[in-house]
Amino acid sequence: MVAVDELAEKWVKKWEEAELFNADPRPDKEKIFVTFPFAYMNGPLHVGHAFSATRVDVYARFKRMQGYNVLFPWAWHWTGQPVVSAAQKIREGDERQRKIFVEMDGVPEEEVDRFVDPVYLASYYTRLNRDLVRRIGFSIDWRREFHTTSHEPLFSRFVEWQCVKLREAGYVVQGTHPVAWCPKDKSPTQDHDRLEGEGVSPEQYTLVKFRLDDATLVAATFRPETLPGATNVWVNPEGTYVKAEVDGEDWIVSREAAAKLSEQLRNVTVKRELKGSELLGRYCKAPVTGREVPVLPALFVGMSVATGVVYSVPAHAPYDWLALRDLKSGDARLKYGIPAKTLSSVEPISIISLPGFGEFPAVEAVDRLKVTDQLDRKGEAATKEIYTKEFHQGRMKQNCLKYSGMTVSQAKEAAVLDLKENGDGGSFYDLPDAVICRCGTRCIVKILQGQWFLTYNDETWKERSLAAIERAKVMPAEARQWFVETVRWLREWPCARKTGLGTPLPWDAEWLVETLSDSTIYMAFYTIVHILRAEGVRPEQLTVEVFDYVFLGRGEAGELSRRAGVKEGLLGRLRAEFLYWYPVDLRNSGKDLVANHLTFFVMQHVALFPEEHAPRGLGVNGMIQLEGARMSKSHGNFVAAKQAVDSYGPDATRATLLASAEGMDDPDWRAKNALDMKEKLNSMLDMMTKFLASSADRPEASLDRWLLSVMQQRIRDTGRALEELKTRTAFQSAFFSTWNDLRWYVRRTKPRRETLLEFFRTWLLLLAPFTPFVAEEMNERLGGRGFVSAAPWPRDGQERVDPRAELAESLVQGVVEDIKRIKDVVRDTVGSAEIYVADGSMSRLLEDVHAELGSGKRDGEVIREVLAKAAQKDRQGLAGTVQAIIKYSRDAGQQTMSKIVSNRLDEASVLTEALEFICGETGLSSAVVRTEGGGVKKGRVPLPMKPVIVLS
RNA sequence: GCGGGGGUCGCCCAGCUAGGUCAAAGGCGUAGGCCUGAGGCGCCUAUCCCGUAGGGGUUCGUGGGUUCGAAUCCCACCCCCCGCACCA
Repeated sequence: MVAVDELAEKWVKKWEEAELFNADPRPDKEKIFVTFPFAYMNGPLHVGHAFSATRVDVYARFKRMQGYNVLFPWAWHWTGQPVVSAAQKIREGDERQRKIFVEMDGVPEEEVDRFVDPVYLASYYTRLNRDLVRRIGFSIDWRREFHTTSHEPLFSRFVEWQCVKLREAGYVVQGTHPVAWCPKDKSPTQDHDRLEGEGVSPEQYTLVKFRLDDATLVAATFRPETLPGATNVWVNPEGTYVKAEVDGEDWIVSREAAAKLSEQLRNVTVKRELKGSELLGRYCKAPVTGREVPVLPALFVGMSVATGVVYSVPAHAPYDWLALRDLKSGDARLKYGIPAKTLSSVEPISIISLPGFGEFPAVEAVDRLKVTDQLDRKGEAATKEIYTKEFHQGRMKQNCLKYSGMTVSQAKEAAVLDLKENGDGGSFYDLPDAVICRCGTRCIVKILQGQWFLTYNDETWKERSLAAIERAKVMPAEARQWFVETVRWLREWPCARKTGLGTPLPWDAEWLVETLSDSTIYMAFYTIVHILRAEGVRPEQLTVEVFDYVFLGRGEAGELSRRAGVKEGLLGRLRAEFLYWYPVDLRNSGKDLVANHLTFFVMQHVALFPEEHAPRGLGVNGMIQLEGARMSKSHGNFVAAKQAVDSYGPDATRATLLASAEGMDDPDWRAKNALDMKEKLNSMLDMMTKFLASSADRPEASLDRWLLSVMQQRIRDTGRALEELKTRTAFQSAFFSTWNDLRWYVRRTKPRRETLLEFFRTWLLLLAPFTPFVAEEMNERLGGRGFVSAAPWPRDGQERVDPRAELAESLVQGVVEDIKRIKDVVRDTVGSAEIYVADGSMSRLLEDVHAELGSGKRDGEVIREVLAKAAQKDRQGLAGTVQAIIKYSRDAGQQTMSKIVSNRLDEASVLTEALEFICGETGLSSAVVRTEGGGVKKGRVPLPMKPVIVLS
């Protein structure tokens, strides 16, 4: 007996020998083109990849069985920094990185040694993962496989074309951009490269120049609109400041700030250092108001935050108020030699009116939150509260010069512009929290120059993209709004970087196209890559014009053929192949890619291709959990797809994942579930053999019709769910529900061979998209020819639906349940049952009631109407019965009632045939079915499908 | 803060965009039984509370409302998860 997990190699080989999944254009067949976003090759594919991709494969297999010509290609992503960084770390002897490769990924030591070469690293994982993708049974056309970057020159040419086209369309611009930057590594520090400060990104401050006679104190603020309320400037008396020439002016800022400024496109020459205390008591001139304000000491001023210089607005900034209060009440004034007169002149100036607050919102917030002093952390909360409220609801008072009457947000905007225009301000970026690079260095903000951007913020582009999303099918539907919001929210995207692997920008080769930009329209490349290879097309032949012809139908083939040295017929073939497969019918991935990759995918198609080539289907699923916890390699919580397939086999791996979740819910991979699934699948083949062996050849009975009848419902449910990519619902219907049907069948009757055969033949077809190996094996054992993977999807045969057989089974089930419940309640031992079924008059009554209810009448009316039809002499006592029928009808529901009414069941004979079964199920020793006299006992009336049962 | 998605019977989760057929599917767990040399698998039964007749009571985040009738519709509130970028 072949164990289920040993089937894999057998069938993969057969599929490959038959070239079952190689898809070529077929004019006689409709096509379906499905894709899974290529995975990044710095490690093994994990069960999360397996989940998302299995959904694609299930859909592909389903559609193939439905008769579509299905293309499911595969490729590998090499573009970007991580592979290069990892190789770098191995070169440097980084133990942590080596450990991940050896312990988590199971890479042999001698292979890891070779990982010093990033290309080797990427190809190693490509090899490893290709093997997994084959073994898990994805129905891939491998002729079209490729990887990215300049190490795949054909693909690189394609990306160049893409870039040129985007630039021609005006979607590429060059500009500057602030990033978190490690001064030691001299590179941007991404989230995953950080020891500390995940999610922290540069924030923009406004610089405000307070002029001393010999220099300028440069304060930084988020609230330039509060300048009219500035009363003084704070410095940290213990802090180290510098006097530095910045773009030709003498500035005084913290020592750290001077270093930061030099990375933000400013010319900085430090002249000398000074202590904060040296500045105390001096007066400087505030911009906007021209007011002379003193420099005072404050300990809350952080030297590593912004410029280390803060201007004070005690009326509206809690920390300023706290520092001022501390200074006035403590002995700091004397310590730093601040003249009493200087301090006494500093009082809060109210400049913003805020509903619900008085003159000085900062003071009120401090009092209410009971903030003790400027070093109390509660000051943060007060600041946040006042900042937010004033921003949204505040209005500038009449003492605010030209800003008077503006809302706070208007004033803020105006103030920034004014400061810049007058030379009194500027902008400055800083990180709101500490960011520490993996190398241990504290990061700063650097403004990168010459960065290339894609203008995803372009309004026209956005509108067209929204229209494309509108037209696309999004599964699940809840994800649609997310796409819409993402398009609305997108800004410019830096589409190139200077390190890592990739394709150089065709017009500026020191930049490499980054990963989220070379992954957006490559599905078009799938349509032609195998032909390019087979025909020996050289990269240099793939000019922009050639791609223009193939993908956009531009140019004239004959002329182009001469110029590019590509055969004219070949050009036509490439064009035809592209036109056949495009657009993409389904692209599915985890929800983490909605706000970037998947939306970029849509937008770039919109930008580069005609409308009819925009994606048709977008699938999104949840993020894999492992035993209920988030997957994380660094925490050692990781399951490679290969591990899963090795342990449980491909079918169980697929099935476990599919059964785990759908929609945007997160699937949870649990080893226990996988083991259960493996054993269930194993026993399935045994079960089939066993049942068939014990089956009989006999005429078809009601139960046989029942089994095949409910099977039609399973077929319908599975198909419907798959159309919506509801893979969990579909699998549940195809596997668990069907299994339960079979259980009932074999329990109720000795299986009939013909029925079983038909059932199993259909069942394996239903299972084929989910667990293809078991399905193929079942088919083979049943003597089926060819491949289940290429067999037609079962149609739900209406002629197989037998409502009477279904009603008969629910009658039997109902009677068994009722007897059990009664037995539970009466503690006396009972041994026999009398079952009274409804007579013909009751059916007619039910019919009448059903008709009346169907027309939407109230209970009372129904009773009147039905009674009116009855003969005068029968009306007596009928009201109660009708009422019972009404209640019963309402409980059963319209649909069920229609079925009951239109399929009159001979209940007596159904139950008589089932008596032995009923006794066996309920533990009764005998039972009889009666057609008369049931109404007498306890006022109960036998209703259709609801006989009266008397136990004794 | 902004945006997206959710809160269901021990757990996971279906149903909720077409209100009654919902005490509420399915899987898991738990308990008992069959099978087995013993396991595992498989199979059967039970699993909100109460009930000496198939019934009743109370449930679907919280509080209101609409309706003959609401897990499903409306309003308010509370709580949880995920994104917020230059990176795969």
